[in-house]
Amino acid sequence: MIKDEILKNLAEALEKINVKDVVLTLEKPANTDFGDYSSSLPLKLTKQLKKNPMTISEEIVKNFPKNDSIKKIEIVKPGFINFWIADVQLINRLTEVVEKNFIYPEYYFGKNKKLMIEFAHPNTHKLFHIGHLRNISTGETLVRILEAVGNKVIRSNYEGDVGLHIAKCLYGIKNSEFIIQNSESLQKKIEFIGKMYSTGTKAYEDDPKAKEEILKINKMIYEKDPKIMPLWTETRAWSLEYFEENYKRFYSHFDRYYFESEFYKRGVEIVKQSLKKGIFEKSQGAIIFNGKKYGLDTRVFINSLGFPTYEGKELALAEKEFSDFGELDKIIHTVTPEQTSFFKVTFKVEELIDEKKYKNKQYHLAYEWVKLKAGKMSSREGNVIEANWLIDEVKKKISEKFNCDEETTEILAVASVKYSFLKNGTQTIIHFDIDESIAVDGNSAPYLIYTYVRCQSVLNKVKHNSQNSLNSLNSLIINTDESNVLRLINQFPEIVEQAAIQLAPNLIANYLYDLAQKYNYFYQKNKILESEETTKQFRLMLTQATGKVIKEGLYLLGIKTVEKM
RNA sequence: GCUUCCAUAGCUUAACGGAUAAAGUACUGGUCUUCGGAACCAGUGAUGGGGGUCCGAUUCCUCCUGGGAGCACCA
Repeated sequence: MIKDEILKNLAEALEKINVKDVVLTLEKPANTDFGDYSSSLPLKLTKQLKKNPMTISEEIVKNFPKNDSIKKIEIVKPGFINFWIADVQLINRLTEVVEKNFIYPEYYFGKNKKLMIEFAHPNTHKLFHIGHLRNISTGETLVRILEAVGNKVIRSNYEGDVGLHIAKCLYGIKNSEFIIQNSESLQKKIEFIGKMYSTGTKAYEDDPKAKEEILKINKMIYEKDPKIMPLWTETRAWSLEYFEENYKRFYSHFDRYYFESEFYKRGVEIVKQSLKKGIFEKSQGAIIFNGKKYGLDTRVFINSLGFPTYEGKELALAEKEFSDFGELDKIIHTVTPEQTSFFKVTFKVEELIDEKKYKNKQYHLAYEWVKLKAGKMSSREGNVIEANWLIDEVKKKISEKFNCDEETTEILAVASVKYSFLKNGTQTIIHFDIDESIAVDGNSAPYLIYTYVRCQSVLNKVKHNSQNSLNSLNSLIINTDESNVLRLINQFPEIVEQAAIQLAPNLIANYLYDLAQKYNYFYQKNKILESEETTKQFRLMLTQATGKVIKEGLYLLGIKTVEKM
């Protein structure tokens, strides 16, 4: 890459003026007036060299090796050195984008080039809400981005299928007069268990007898009591089928599902073994990890009834995850931030159990909540927004405003919702408002897809028989509008690399929006088809490349494009 | 009480310690003999407060104010 070339040349120049042991940096200026790349190195060297930064800049530039890839080097104000890439280089890159598949820089977490991303994790017997949708959108795009930079990525999903919430739901069903027929639609069944969860929860809070009964059911589920198993199995299956429909609707899938119910026994075993090693201690009938000496919270791993808590089960999960797919560089857990304490503690415990196996291999990606502007989303208060409901609302909005077929509307609706989550940083709390939050214009997926469709439309108007020779392009004079698009296209692989390093899909989203904006501006001001032959060929290439980058970028975000809308 | 995250335009959000803090939306005004107007252009408008480090701070440190989350038997 040209960036690496410049860095290498910079190092050579520094060597010539006898500067050693500096960290080379190259920035990408936000303002295009400052070139394609920029270095603030002279400013950083003032102390060390005891010279003023402008002098240092001049010395560096004087000793900078000749390089055909660079058009211009400029020294600015306090001590910046700005570099402009040669047009020939940019056009070569453009040709590559048009003719070849995308190639990205490689980025790994370790020698195995293999990692697992754990995401989605809904709980059975509960709704799949917009928080899950943000989670799945985030997880899916991270999988695709990390694959793009060269990793083998395993998609896993840890689903909660035991616990008090399920006991509440089953209690509700057992005490309900209404019995749902197996022939009913899945939708009806999901609504039914939703309602039953609600009544179970109320009973748990209001009626001490009910509470006792629910706790009993909870125990029965853990112990796989045959008296509760048929009901548990059946309702669990409904949930899982419903989740599967959701995954499909949002273009996601998993290599491996893990269920909380699998890790009950092994969790207890691991904790008991580790207790002997002195990792845990007994306290008030429970087995706990005393985090104080590590500056961490104290958390319970096995409760006083002898059941493993979520923490206890996590140890068994980790053991399984790290053994199912050979050696992994990293497991990324896509989970909300209130679990931070939980993960800090379980990661520490795992490290104490087997340092070689677990140390530095676990990462908690704390993606934030989707909060309702009107208040907090809580299933107890019944103001949970179901993911499917939201998509359907956006579909309505789109079909009211525009005229397109069902399939296109579906794709645009899913795209709008996913994009509206992904354009924000993962650590930003999204304040959600049904009317305002899902944009279908402005910085939105439909805007990007519209730009893509527009590109295709232009391209369809010409016959792609002859790729005009590149030689004629060498004499081309590139105007500012074209140049803005061209430079952005050139940056795409680096953006993807950064998104991978920072686990930040929003970098790609914002880049695509920038590209689409620049292209649309160019499009507005410049004729493509009715221009002189060489210019026309060049502009067609820009159009083709823009379309291709948008489509690829959206793919990396887990968003589909359409050809017509 | 302790820990931790956050605070940017009316609202929702961007910005690797860098140059004039960037968008969307809303509002005001404009572009059209459309290569797809779901477009384009212009204007109004912001770093919560006090210290500090640095050539340079929205970014790092510290204090204050105001929010969110977590801190033993839920998941």
